[in-house]
Amino acid sequence: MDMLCCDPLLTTPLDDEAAEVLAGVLKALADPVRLKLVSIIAAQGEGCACDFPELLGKTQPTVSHHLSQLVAAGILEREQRGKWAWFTVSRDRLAEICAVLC
Amino acid sequence: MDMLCCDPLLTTPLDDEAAEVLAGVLKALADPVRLKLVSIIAAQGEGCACDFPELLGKTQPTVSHHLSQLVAAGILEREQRGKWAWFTVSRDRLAEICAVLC
DNA sequence: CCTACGTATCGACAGTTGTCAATATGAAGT
DNA sequence: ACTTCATATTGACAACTGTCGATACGTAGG
Repeated sequence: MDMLCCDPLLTTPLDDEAAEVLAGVLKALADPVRLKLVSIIAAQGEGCACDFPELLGKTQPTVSHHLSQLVAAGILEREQRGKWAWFTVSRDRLAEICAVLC
Repeated sequence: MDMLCCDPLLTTPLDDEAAEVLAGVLKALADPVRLKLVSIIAAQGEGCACDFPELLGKTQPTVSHHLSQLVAAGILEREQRGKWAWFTVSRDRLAEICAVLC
């Protein structure tokens, strides 16, 4: 996933491309199920995909879809361990987002 | 607009309601046109609705709709001056968002 | 190999969203 | 009051999104 633009949002008008990229990353976060995923994984340090359907009350395909979006946005990182997929939160990515917003 | 939850996203799993509220605010930001609005208004300190259709290449109703969403999310503040509507960015609101994300 | 099981992909569907043209509302000035 | 002009609302439509059931893929262990 691309780095976000480094000029804070508040000092310079965004050009079209930067606006699209930033909107894409924010869209990945802007869903209650995905926010819960991020907060659960962050609180535990890491999390296994196998646990999320029960924790969230969503089906396995739905959870898989949300996890993919978060990984694509660079917010989660995925690691395969045997049959299981484990995820961690990219604090760097979140810090990047904050840096742009403030 | 409600205050955002104060526990950082990364330390405690969000409950359903907090996830909905935070997702709502992020959704308001997660659009390229709205991000450009915020960045333009912030860069100038304030901005008149009358200038945005031309700056953004969108129709007046579309711009009005986006402005409403940003105001509803607490990201912009609106002030009527005669016939014109002027907007400023709520830095407090953005700081709140950052505080939750990091 | 074959099976078992965790995860990803596909197809479908309802609900939401961004957009515009048309119209309504509201505030100043004449 | 009437007109003008900035803004908001309405109605409509295409595009996107979240969700699920069904199915495919992949990785161990027999």
